[in-house]
Amino acid sequence: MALKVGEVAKRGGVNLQTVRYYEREKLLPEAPRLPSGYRMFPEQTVHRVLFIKRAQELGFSLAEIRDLLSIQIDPEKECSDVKRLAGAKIADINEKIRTLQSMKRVLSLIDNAVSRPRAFERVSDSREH
Amino acid sequence: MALKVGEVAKRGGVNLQTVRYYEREKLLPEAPRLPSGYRMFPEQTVHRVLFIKRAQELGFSLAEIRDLLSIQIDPEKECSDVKRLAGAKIADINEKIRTLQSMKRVLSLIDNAVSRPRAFERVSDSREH
DNA sequence: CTTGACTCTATACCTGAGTATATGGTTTAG
DNA sequence: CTAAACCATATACTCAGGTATAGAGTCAAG
Repeated sequence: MALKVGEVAKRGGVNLQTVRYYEREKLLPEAPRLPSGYRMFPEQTVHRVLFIKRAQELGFSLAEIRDLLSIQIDPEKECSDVKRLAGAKIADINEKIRTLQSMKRVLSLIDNAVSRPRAFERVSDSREH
Repeated sequence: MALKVGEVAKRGGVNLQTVRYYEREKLLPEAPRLPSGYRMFPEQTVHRVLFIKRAQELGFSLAEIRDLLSIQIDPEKECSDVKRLAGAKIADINEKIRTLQSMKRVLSLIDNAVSRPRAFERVSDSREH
């Protein structure tokens, strides 16, 4: 059950051009073509697009997302590479989670006790040496 | 102990132009000036800059960051507004944390058990309806 | 009292991540 | 068989978020 580009775009909630752009940028594997030249995407491409969009909302650049995806995709990659990459990304993610949690703590304070001065400074400070 | 723009930039780890840009974009309060026209920033501006940078890494746009900061800053704002805004941002943040946690679960699986197919699709799916 | 390191504004430029448009071929429902 | 709805490429444009540069003024150490 392969999908044409428009269907992928619709289900992925992105522009048609964006799907082609992602393919060009190697975020999606090159789709096989019909004799006419039409791309026929495997259905899981939709999930891939959704994944890209979520990762972007979390502040990953397309280059970083390509990395994340390569952990899954690349059959050439040595296991040790995969482990290293996965480990690095897990560390990134933990860092992001930690920062989000401290932002949340600050916002909750504000939410409960409007308005504690200088609270934000503590968030930005939390990792300084 | 006020700081000149270059010092803020250095301590905040950003370009000099960026500090001025943030001021123009209302992410930093307008700095008072010396008679010469030199900006003199209060020291906490550095923390503000660090906060902006961290929030960006978490996928907040400058416009969203302005919102986050306004929770702290704006003395005109009604308490109920503050609560609403803080509540909304907490919800955003929870969502981001949830997504990061599911990405992390997937990466940990890979890290321990290289390489489970279709894992990423589950991440992108996790919030669909 | 000068010189090197700073600051100012204005303007132009850059990169990442798309979006839009023009021109033309393909598919499909009636 | 034909018109509407797709798809293809190529090229140009947009917008956010900076960066760089030019031309001129200021400050501070020797």
